[in-house]
Amino acid sequence: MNILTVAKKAGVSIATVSRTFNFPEKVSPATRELIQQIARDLGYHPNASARTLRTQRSRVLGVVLPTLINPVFAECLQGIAQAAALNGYSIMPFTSNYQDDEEERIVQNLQACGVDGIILVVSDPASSKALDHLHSVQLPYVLAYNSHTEHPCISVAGTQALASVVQHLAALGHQRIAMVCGQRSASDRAQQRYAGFLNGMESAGLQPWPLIEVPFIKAAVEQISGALESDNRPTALICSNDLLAIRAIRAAHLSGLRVPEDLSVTGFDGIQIGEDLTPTLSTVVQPNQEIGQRSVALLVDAIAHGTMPDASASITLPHTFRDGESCAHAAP
Amino acid sequence: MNILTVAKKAGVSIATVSRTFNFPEKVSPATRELIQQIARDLGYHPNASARTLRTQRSRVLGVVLPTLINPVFAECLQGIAQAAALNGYSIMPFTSNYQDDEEERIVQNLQACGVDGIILVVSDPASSKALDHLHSVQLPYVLAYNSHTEHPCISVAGTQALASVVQHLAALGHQRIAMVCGQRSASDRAQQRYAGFLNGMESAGLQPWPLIEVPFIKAAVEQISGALESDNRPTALICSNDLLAIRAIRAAHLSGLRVPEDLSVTGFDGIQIGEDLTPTLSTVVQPNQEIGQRSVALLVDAIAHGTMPDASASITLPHTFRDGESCAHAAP
DNA sequence: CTGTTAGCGCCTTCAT
DNA sequence: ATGAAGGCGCTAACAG
Repeated sequence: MNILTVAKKAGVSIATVSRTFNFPEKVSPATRELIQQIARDLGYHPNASARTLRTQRSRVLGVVLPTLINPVFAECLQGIAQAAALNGYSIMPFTSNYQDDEEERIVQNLQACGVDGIILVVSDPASSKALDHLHSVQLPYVLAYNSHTEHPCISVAGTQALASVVQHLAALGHQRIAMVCGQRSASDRAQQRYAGFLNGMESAGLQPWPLIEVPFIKAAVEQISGALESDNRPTALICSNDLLAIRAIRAAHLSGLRVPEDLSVTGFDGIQIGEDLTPTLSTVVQPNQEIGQRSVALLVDAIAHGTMPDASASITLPHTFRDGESCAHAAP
Repeated sequence: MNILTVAKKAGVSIATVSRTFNFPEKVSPATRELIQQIARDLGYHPNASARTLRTQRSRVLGVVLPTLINPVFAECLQGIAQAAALNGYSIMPFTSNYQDDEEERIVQNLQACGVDGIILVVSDPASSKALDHLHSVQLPYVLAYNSHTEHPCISVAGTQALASVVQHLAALGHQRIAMVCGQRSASDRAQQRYAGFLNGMESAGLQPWPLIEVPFIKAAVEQISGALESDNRPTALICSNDLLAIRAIRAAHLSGLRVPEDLSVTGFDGIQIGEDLTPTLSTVVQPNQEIGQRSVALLVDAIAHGTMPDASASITLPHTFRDGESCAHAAP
């Protein structure tokens, strides 16, 4: 089932068939409709590979995410998928499991697949080999969630967001506030949020608690419990993401503390499920689907112009603080 | 950067370069290594579209899932992605938002993209236009989560699983047990699970409560609360999926009931986050990533043989019941 | 408005 | 073990 079959059946040349699919207005209405009818009858669709080979454009976007197990990225991918479809693009997603050598491997693979551009979340833009590679081959890309002055990024202001969380907790009377994060050193997001924590604590005139770092997510509950069992424990835990916040709530429970009566907990990401938990999660809400959609928009626009998206086109989307049941006034 | 450039630089014909990539053993070790070295230096990779055009095989698998917001499908996609990569395939995922006309549209689009096969989750295999289309064009496919005797499926025994949940609750002394589900009529999974509920109740000699059907997920909490506020309320709620169970727990909370002391709640799916909630979710655990992996395996195998996966190759994977904190003995 | 034609980059049979 | 050549299906000049 190819263009020639359709052309013969319609008694026209293959060029005319091609035109009806690519520039319908350049074909007389009569023949156009005839060809469309025949194509429909035969179930003909232009062959994507042949098109790509000829035009050098695949209309496919590569996507590199750390994982799909964390709903924040699944939600983002949903946004990417929708926006891509709306723009006539398909997507090819891969997960890097937060490993930068995987990020690079996937990017190379994606390039070999002939994608027109890539949307990625990297561990750290400043040291990413994947981004170096993209530059060296001049393949358009947009970073999601990361933020870096030299790269086009769609993100939220993590530092400010976290400072405002500290302020919120301080206003509730909390003084002993600790931050919980994954591998801070491995992620620019965690770094920025931690900086915001320090800023916020300083502004509030509070002494920052030692950072509770949880390198292995499996042991998160245990480690957080440990930190809660000292006699002079924090009264509030600011977690660098929602998944950690959920585990912090569990850790509190296992340590015999009630949330929020004995301990306030906040997250970061705004995953949808957080609204349905008991207690509902207090968290910094990022527009996850929109981050995906905007990334697509920026990338598609650049591709249409035959250029690389520029760092100056980066967008910082607004975040909000969702004031859930997991935080409350400090006990007197 | 094409095969000719490499061939010239190596002083061989393009055929030899092609062979080194496709049948390395058919090239003398010396020239093979020379060519590989040159290819590496030049950053050459065979052009995927040209390959596809020539061989008529894209090494891409289409994926159709209802949504990525429900972690059960995100986890499955993660499994699909891994297994596909391991087999040298890429994937192209789309979401149908549980709408069967979308399922069909996506499948047609996927076919036009030239995918070698499709993994899909449909609302109801018995009435799916998408499956009809796949048959009519003889495009290999595997159903995930669905189960139907005439289609190749990777799933778990939902009916049995649910019957055993009833048995478990009955053994805990529950007598007033109700089931909560989404749009039962729209999904074969919900139908099967409901059948299991009825079977289980009958075996236990209990009167099944009227089904609590929640057509719009947004209103789930409200509707479930309503069902809990009658004076002769159920003491246990069996939810047809984990997301509903989470909302049921919230509904209980809002109705002033404690889980599990006043109300037991169970889910279905085994999403990973359920283990970290407080209370931990009692649920039927499906091997979500494995469902994805097995789907890929079955599909890739059929593609390799140039055939359609056969319905007789369907696999029913084992499920387990995770006995979490959300259910307990019935109050005396 | 329509037709003819030259590749896009690669794989693969057939020779050598 | 290697080379020559045809063609996969399509788009985009160019010509009419």
